Amino acid sequence: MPRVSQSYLDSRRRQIMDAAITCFARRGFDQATIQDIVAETGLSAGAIYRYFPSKEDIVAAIAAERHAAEAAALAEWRAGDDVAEALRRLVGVSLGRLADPAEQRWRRVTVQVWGEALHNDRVMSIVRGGLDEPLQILAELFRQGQRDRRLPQQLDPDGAARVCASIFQGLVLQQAWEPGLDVQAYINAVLTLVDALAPTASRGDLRRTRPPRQACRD
Amino acid sequence: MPRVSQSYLDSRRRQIMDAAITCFARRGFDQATIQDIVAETGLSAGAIYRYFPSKEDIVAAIAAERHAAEAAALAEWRAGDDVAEALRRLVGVSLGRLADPAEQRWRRVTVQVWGEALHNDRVMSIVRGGLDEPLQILAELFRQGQRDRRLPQQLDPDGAARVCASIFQGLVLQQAWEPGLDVQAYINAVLTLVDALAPTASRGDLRRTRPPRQACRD
Amino acid sequence: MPRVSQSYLDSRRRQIMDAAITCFARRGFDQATIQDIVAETGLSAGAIYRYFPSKEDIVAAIAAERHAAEAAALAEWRAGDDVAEALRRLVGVSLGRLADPAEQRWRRVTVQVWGEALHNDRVMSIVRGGLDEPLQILAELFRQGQRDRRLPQQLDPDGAARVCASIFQGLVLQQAWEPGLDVQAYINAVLTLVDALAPTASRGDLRRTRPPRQACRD
Amino acid sequence: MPRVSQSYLDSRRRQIMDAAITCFARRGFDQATIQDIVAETGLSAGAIYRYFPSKEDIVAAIAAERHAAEAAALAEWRAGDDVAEALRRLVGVSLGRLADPAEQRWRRVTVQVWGEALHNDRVMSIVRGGLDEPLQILAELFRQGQRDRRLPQQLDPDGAARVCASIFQGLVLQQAWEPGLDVQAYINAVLTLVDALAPTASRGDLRRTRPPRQACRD
DNA sequence: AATGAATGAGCTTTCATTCAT
DNA sequence: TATGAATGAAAGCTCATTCAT
Repeated sequence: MPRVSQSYLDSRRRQIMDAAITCFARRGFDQATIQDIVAETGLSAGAIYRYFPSKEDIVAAIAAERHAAEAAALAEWRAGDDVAEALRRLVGVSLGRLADPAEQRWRRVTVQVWGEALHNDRVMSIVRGGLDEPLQILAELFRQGQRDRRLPQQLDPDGAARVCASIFQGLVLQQAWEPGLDVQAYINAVLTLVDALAPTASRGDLRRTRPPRQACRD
Repeated sequence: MPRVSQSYLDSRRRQIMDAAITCFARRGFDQATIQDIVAETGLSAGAIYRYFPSKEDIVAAIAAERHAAEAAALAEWRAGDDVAEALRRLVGVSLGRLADPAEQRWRRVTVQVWGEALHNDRVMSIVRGGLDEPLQILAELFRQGQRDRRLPQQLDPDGAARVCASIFQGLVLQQAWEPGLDVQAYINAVLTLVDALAPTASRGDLRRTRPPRQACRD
Repeated sequence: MPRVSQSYLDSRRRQIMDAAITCFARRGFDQATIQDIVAETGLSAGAIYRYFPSKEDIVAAIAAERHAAEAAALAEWRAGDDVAEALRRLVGVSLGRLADPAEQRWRRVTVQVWGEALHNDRVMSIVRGGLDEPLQILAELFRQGQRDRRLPQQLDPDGAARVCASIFQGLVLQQAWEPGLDVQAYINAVLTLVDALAPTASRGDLRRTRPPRQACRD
Repeated sequence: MPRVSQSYLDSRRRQIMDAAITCFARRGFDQATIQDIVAETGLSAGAIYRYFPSKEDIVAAIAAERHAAEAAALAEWRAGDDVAEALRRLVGVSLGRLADPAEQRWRRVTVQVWGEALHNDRVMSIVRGGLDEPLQILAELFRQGQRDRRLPQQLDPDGAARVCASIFQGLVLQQAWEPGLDVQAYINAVLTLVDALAPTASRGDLRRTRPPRQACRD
């Protein structure tokens, strides 16, 4: 029988996580201290420990939240019939969102999470969980594209899925380092790649004619 | 033990850096302690500090060394006349090297360096120095390819350069997480992308033969 | 244990300073360790650092407190009209206080402070602040005595002020070395000097009776 | 059978002590490091330890040397028949020497020695040895002056001796803090005090007539 | 439920001293 | 003899965590 409402508890937890994200973005997980978070929240050290059993749990909660957000973004995106169109929508969903300057704090924390995962099993399983599912979805998309003769038969679907992940991860990293980076130029380059890989009639009219790529020339 | 040779001094420094890389790969910069490095080297704490003024300097030296190694790999690679050929060689030089399982320690440290750069100006300038030059070289390569009509005119050269960087960074990251990752599949996917972007008659020969994932249905 | 009163905080700070004075008196500033103070207080190392940002700050706080105590003693003393009387009262105020055996700890610390001032600007400014003001007051007293024709005209007021400071400092030093030193003999000698310098009819009454060291041979 | 001459050994020892004095004057005994002395001498750490068994021995040697120098200065001074004249010569010998700006390094080290003596028995016995002998000589001088009726009978000879020591010590201290201090003003003040205590016919002609101090007026 | 003073293990770094060369 | 690289105990200080209030 709680003495305070659940929403009160939730908002405290949210407040702590927000402050922690700010602190972790600023100084990294290890260099940010509980006192930093205390200062950022305006709460007391004791209060923090009422909501999280340890600093590591805050880190894990943040990593998990990030994972959930990405999963939600992906869930929103539906593969659809046309591969090229699906990839273009994916670019919009995943990369377009990164263009938001307000996400800079998140990008910095994400890069920290990557490193943390390497020596923190809990974070690693969160990170891997957040990567493996998209990889499978993407690989399946590429396989479907090949079945539909919309993609080169020699394209390795699993490798290509990982390349897609890299294109996302690299942008996160480069933007974390350089917040002013030209995201649109990056997105355009990716779209050109998609076009090259899966040409469509309704696009590419400005391009010189090229032999259809999907015929097996070997 | 005084008046030792320069090579003796160099080998001690190397010994410390090697031990530090091992420790940092294992636990991250902040969680690895000087005592860990002491245990790993077999030297004393005092000896470490004869070669490096602080733990942070060891981190910086490692980041700088990594940067130098990548700059050397890039210097080895020459853009050459043909864009497609140049890109394929670049894939071999930059990604092929990552396939070496012995590099796993390095990959893990590299990911740590990325995070460290975010709150360590010294490391950041090393990292940025190691990124900006390749980006310019790649962008120029793409511009040249466009002048040669070997690449789509609408390809954004700067964005494309960053995508290349991402393809490298993402593989480093994913391999750090999953050492057994199929690098060849990744490389093949990238080569297929290169083919799609800059088609050649003589393409595909750099792709190693692998068991056909699907029969050629054409 | 939170939300404690200000007096609680003050008493903790006092406790730490007292312990530190004991430790510093025993082993000097540099050889006394934080662990010594921890042992002396019964607090933990962390608790010390809640009240003082560094060991040096404890030293500075102690030097400042000493300075404040002496300034208070001086403020209590008022120069008054008659030079000889004023000097005699000064002797009582400044030297008499030193006779207290409980002050031994303070004398030892004071000597440490003198040395510390030589390579610690913060301590030096405290020490200089505690010396310059008394020197000016004393010099003015001597000048007034000369205007009143109660002191030799050729007496250098500034030099004499410094001699007075020396008479104080030397007693602190010699007592620090030799706690059983005969302070009364010292004071008597100083009073005789004062008499010689500024003769009065009613002098000598402040001198405590002691067994005659030699019969009055006149 | 030494491999090198004694004078070579002596000069090395001298060189180390000079460097140590410089370092100790600069940073104090505890904060000056053996490495500081190594840098100041140009010798190696090992070489230092060939001439002194420990850092503490260097401190002790310096304290002892200082003591010997003061003893020599005192030995040079002979009490003589006339008290007033003897005291005036003493002022010249002991205080006049301090006026030398080159002695600043020594003054700073002396103040450090005072503090060191408080927790270093070896240094304490050197310091006490250097103080007790002069105190006895001075006390005897004052007693002689009283027998000669040249000094007030009520002057406490032991106390007065300590006051003389203070006048010396205080000047050392104040000059250590303030190298530009007006030593001559200080000396003049002391000489005026001596005159007041032991008036002479050949001096004081500018002074107003005062009742002879040596009569027992009580 | 909230506070924040207290804890104390453990961190990085220093430095007097040693001894193989 | 002289060197200076190596040692390692111990220093000052930090900070995640606890718990009396």
